[in-house]
Amino acid sequence: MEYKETLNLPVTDFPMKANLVKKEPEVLKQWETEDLYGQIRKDKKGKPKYVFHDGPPYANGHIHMGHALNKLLKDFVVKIQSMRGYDATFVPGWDCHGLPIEHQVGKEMKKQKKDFSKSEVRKLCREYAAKFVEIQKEEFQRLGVFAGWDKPYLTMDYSYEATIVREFSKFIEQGMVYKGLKPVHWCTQCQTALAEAEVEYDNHKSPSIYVKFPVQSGWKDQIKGLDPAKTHFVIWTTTPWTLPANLAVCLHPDFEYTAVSHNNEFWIVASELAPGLLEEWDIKDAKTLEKCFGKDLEGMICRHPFIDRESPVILGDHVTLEQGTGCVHTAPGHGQEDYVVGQKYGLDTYNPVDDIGVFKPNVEHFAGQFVTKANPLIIEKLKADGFLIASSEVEHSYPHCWRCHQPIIFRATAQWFIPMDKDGLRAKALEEINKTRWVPPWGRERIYSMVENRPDWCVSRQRAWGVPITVLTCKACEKQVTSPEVMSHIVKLVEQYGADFWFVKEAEELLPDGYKCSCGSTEFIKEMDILDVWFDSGVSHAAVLEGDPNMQWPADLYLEGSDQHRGWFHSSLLESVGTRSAAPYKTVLTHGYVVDGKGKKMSKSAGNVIAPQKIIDQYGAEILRLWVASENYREDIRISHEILKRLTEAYRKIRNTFRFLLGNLSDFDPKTDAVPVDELDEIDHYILYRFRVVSERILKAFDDFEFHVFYHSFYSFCIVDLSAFYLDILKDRLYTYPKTSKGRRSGQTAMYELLQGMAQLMAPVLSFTSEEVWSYMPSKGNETASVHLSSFPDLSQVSFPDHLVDKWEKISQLKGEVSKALELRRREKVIGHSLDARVRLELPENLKKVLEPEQDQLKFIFIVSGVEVAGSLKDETEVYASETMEGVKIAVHPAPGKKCDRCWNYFVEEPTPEHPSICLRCVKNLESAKA
RNA sequence: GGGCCUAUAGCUCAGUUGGUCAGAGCGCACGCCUGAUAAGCGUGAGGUCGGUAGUUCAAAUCUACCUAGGCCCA
Repeated sequence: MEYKETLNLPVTDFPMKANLVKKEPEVLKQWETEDLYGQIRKDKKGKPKYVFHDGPPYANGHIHMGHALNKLLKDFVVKIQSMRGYDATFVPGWDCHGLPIEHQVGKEMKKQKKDFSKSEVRKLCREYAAKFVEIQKEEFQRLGVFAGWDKPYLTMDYSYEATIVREFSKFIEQGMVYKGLKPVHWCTQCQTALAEAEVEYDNHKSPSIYVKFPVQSGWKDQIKGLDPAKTHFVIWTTTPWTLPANLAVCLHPDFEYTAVSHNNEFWIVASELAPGLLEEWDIKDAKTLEKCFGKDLEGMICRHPFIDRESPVILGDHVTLEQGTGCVHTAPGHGQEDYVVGQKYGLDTYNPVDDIGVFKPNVEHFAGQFVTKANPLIIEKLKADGFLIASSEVEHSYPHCWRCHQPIIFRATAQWFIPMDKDGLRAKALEEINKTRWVPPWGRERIYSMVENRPDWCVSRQRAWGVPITVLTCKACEKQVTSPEVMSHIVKLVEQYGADFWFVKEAEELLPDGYKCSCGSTEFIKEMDILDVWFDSGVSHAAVLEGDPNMQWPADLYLEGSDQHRGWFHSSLLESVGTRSAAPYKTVLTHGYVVDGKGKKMSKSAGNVIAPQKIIDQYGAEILRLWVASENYREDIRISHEILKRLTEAYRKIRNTFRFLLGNLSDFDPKTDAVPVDELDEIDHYILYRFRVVSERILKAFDDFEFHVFYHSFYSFCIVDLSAFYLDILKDRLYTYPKTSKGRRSGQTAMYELLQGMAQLMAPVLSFTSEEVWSYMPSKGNETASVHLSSFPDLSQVSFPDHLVDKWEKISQLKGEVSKALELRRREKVIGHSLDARVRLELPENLKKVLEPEQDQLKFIFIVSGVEVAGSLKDETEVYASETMEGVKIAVHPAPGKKCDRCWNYFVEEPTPEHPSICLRCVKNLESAKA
């Protein structure tokens, strides 16, 4: 027992238990006190820039797993580029305007039962957003993300709002903004447009009518034997009041249509629906005639049943057979799908209904009637004129206003648009998509088809919380003010007072002194709509990249979830192409969504939501970071209790590896004790070579944004190369050799290189632990104060000749075979510890040639008490023949002699009288340690 | 309903242009050690590569369809 005292066992204060939950806040505090991020920024000044541009999360609610995933990936990228030697700034941002915040604030106001002015609403929204910016900021910081948290960009900053106005002005000046009509949800009670989120669906009773549209012209005998004069298309609707706005009848191109003959008339409906309809109409004597496809009927012209107007037959894929007749009454001014198909056919977005839901004066028959009041009148008229087939009532889910709970209508209103095909915006955007690197590559396909097919960009919203559409129109001549002087005047005002002033000032006060319209008028009308928030965030490249000396336009990288192909990637592209004729990014990286352990999306109702806060409180942010690194984020990524448990175990293994390295370096001074590389023991040299290979793989993975490759390579290096191989073998030398012996120092030199290099390699991911390790690391005197101020290890000078690589790979493989042979004998209780054994090997010629000279070393590598490379094992009774290494045979015997009390190897030599229980090697080591 | 994407052992991942018995680490089981000790080492058992049908001498790898799931639309 006393010999244990003569060993050099590991000593370290580096705790085995991380206690991350407690430790992390301390580290964060330290980083903050030292302004580590600021130091990194200063340190990299003048280095080539790597421009990452942060997409702004919405300043509403606490962060969820998706936020955490996103910001951590960004943090990895920025830290990696920084340690790669680039000047990589991280300016975080928040998206602050928009409906969800206004909606939340609206709920609060509703409780107070008081009317708020637009300015008051805007003020409350600003406060609300500011509050959540602070909350989310803290939550992001807690994750260990390094960024300029004290100077983020907020889309509601006055300067940012000014950028929005400035950028929008560029569109106005180029004539790239036009006013058009588009159907929106409209509450006639509140006289306001509603967003989808403000619409609540509730049951509602509506009329249900079938109406005939007589064929007027274009009949070409598509269905044989019909008399065009007596042929009708039959439509179904639950909103008779939209009939005055009917401009077309829409069929599905691929459905079959048929004519049913009844009372000497022919009614065209979808074949599949015909029997059911006849039953519903209680018509028994009808005959079903021939069929044709919807596409055969395109271009026919019907006559409107009560207005002198043509109603062409058009085609659309939105037509279904679930309800109705397969012939869809189409009023582009009253429905989204109708609008879209109407655009395709060049139909008007005709809306005959005014703000309070009353038909405009020029509407035949029904002028002045409120829409729902007009329903029975319309039905009556249809009946009287013989165009009504059937009428009943139906109860169905119908949209209602979230404020007044009245049923709402769909109605085309004036909106502002950016045209996709004017000045080749779409074409240029598509071109830029092709010039951008999309990771993964399918991102290109996705955004390309979206941009290719999207309608004009509707940029106006009838809301309060946002940046105004700064359009002024002359009261006299109705000309839009597009003068650059006016525009820059307004931009200056926004910079100074924020966008709010637009809403409180009169139109004339918004113009430079003495401004007159070209017609001479001095009276103007200001637009009260605000801009789509996608425009807000779409100009972030202009607000953040330009003018900041730390940044550069365009960005090297945008990194967001896959939903942003429709969102930020998209709006940023259009904005940038519209104003700068180029994409604002060179590379766009997308990640998937966080789903639960079974691959299902997280939702409150499913009860499978895991909050980042909970993981941090239970495991620590480091585990969350490791999770992000471990998963292949290009697909949806899973999180579950089991996954976290596995990661915690992996973390512990990594941590313990460091603890072991630190423990065995407690007496090592790299300044004086390091052994030159070419004098290292061969295995020490070999492990550094292995580390070089692994670190090169990791750096490559970092460059390719493949963090899970880092995780797997790093982790298995710890387990396979270090723990199970190198460190296990090294123990004998570390523990039993004299402290200052060259053999021990050689091992320590390798360990020191591993310790430092590994801490650096993992710093972007395991930012907390690497820092902790760094603070325990023996000092060379020239280390940076923080691991995050250092660079990745440069192992280029570690060269190891191919034949030695080959030799060590064979040794390593052979060690595995010896283990198997040992295990067999262990099961037979012949041996316990591997040192109880002596091993005899029969090797094929090629192996024998390489390994025979190493015979004396092999016992230390296999951790047995003796190895004999024998010519043949024919004399052995029990031989293990390798299955994976041809010709390799292994025999295991109990080691002869006695077990050394100090190094536990068996020895046969005669011991010395002073130390009768230990081997001569230990005696020698003891003596030279004394000297 | 449409566009894009995903589906390899309990978990996380590898599997180049189709061609040796589908791999790794973890976990699990069993064992060893007690000088990394709420640690360390070893051995082993786990997969008809989501399903079906094709193409091919040959498919986890190509095609079609289906199922489950995700994002975005409608």
